[in-house]
Amino acid sequence: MPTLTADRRRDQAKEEFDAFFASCPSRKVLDRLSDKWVTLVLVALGEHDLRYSELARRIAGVSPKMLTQTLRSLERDGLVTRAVTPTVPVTVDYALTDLGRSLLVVVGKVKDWAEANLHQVEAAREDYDNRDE
Amino acid sequence: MPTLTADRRRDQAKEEFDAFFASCPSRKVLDRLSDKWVTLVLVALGEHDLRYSELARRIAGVSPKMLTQTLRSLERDGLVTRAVTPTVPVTVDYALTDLGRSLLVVVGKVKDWAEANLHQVEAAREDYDNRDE
DNA sequence: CAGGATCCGTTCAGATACTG
DNA sequence: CAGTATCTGAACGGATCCTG
Repeated sequence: MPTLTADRRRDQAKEEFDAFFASCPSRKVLDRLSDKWVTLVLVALGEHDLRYSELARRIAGVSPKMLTQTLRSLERDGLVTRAVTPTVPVTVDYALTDLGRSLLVVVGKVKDWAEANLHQVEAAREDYDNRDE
Repeated sequence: MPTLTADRRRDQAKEEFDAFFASCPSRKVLDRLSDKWVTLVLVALGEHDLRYSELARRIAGVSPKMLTQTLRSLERDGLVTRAVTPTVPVTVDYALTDLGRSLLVVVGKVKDWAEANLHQVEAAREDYDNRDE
């Protein structure tokens, strides 16, 4: 085969990989959870339902933009519900769905691992950092 | 209290929050896992130990830079080991530590959830997208 | 109260080229 | 073989201002 296939083959491999990667289910979940605010919202709503402004206060530091964006994507994925009550002014309540609660369990697993192994990781880091220098 | 405290209070709250957030154990783990290549390396090494170039081939699409960066941070955290054999040319073997293997179990939990609930999430998305428009 | 719109700085991944 | 060094563009988060 001529040389032109070398680069082409690599490109093709990468495209296939990207496609696989994008469609990978666990990848999607990981990407969701990795979002800075998602888990915080999940945990906050796990305790009890909250209104928009209550969430904003509870998660101190989140901008309206990010909070809305996060809530919208969670709602879209069927993880939280959004209930508008047409009072004056309007009130909007957010709550976890069953699906959202089940995801919260997974987050709990991660948290358990983190708490159980954090000191090991930090010890490893110190070792590593003191190795040379 | 005078008005200047309003903004100050918010800033302070945010700083405290950021500090809390940065020191949150599960946050650190989530951030690690969210890294695009970390889980892929973990899974690849979970099957069997591999050399640098083998990893690069197995994870098609990763640049040398990213692969090295990922491996270094994993090594630093005590999740993988790096063994240099001074042959000519040198060979470098990477392997999971026990800690790395235990983290792989957590990733497995996420994967399980993803596979079990992916269709629900996608159904929710279709619902949401068809709601208006 | 609950957001939408916009701008802007920083971060970060990837491509490329080079080295022991 | 196993990286390192540098550059650049695209994405993203945050701040700010505005609305029903």
